[in-house]
Amino acid sequence: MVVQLFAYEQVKAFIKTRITSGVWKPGDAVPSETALMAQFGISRMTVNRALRELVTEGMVTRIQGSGTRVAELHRISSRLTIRDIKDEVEERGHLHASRVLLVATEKATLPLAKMLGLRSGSKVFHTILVHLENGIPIQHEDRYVNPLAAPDFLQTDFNRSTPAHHLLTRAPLTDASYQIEACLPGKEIARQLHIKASEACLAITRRTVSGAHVASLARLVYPGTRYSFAGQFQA
Amino acid sequence: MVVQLFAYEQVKAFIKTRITSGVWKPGDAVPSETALMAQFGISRMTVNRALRELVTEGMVTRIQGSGTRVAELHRISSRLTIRDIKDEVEERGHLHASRVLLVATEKATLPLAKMLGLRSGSKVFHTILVHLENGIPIQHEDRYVNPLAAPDFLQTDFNRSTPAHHLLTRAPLTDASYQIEACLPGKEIARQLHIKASEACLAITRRTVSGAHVASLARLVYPGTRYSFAGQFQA
DNA sequence: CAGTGGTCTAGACCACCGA
DNA sequence: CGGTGGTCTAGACCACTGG
Repeated sequence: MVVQLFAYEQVKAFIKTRITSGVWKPGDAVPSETALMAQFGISRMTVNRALRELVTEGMVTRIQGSGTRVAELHRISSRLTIRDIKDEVEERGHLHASRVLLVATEKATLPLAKMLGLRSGSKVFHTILVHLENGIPIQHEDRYVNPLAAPDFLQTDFNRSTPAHHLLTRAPLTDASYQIEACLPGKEIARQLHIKASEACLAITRRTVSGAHVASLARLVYPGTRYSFAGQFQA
Repeated sequence: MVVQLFAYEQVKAFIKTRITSGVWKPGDAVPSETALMAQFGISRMTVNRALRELVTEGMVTRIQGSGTRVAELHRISSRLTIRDIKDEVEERGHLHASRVLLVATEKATLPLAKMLGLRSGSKVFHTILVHLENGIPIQHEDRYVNPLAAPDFLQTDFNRSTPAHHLLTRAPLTDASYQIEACLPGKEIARQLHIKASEACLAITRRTVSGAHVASLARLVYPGTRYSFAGQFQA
């Protein structure tokens, strides 16, 4: 039960209902700040805040000197967050555990070195683990880490903490890019995840940057039957 | 080349660099609005705007009466946008075409009726098409539409416009939820997409609401080798 | 209680757009 | 040129937190 709407929220609600109900169509002009000031009897700063927030929500577009218009198509978009798998599992009230398959220092092949911003043959850390939710495998994690970004990475006890957690706390994140795709797991990963090699999987490939260094390159594979992303959009 | 940063941008930059460089760690206190006012010699409203924007970007958390702190983990998150496939293809400078496989009016089965908020046996529109990018199949779209939300849906020429476009222009979007998963296509869809039945696919199941009505229920299947989502995150 | 953030005002100056 | 949005100020009142 909403008891009290702030002035800027009232302005937002006023405009939103006119857009979502179809009264104002994409491309139509939205009243100017001056007009809304008068209509609501509030100051311009307050109107301005309402409109700025509508811009970041993708409902309207503004051009200085020209005016405010209803955005062309309401984007179906939402914040997609990629989080530490351990947090995610525990937030569901379930038990998280890992099976550590590899902890090693290797020499980077040329393509890998390029992706990490290193010279071919440089030392890189390599870990492979399987994450379990209540004992059931849900993620296969294959990760390379740049020693310059996280020198003590291999000292972590990966049965207690995750690679992602170590990196997030030691090497503050400045950039990341990811790709989500569907794939088949391959024999080895299928075996570790206890699925058939013919079962479709979701794969996320992620590259993170911390300051001057590329910190990490990871490929996370999820069984298609046990994992999916869900999102919500609200006007 | 940035010549001039606004005051609120300077405050944001000041705080961001301290977070991304690791000087301020997650959980640490950020200076109060009063302190930043004094430090930068600007008004509180300006400081407030900077901090509010950092909240929406997920860099800090604020609690009224308590203070501002560095957010626990920088969420690797980004705006994931699901758009009309035709726009997406044409934005890449490619040619979009559709193959229409079904345009029909059917009686809703009980589970379908429930999802659309209708009575079992009610009339629903049903379309199936395949979207092509430069002649190559990239999406299989199987869609049910609520006649109450878009009465003239079937009048559309789906060779020229897409179902999504018709709906977005006629039935303004108010809510949507979606799920992204990996799956195998099944025989019929595999045949239509010109892929093997054993090839992994990305599937999006989407439910859109327009005002009082559930507007549409769609399942979009993409060949895993020809489609992926990519995202970027920047501190 | 003092300190914090949340909101709001009534002005102001400027950059930009379109006629 | 007038109207628009983009930014900023120096106050104000309030609600909430914590000791």
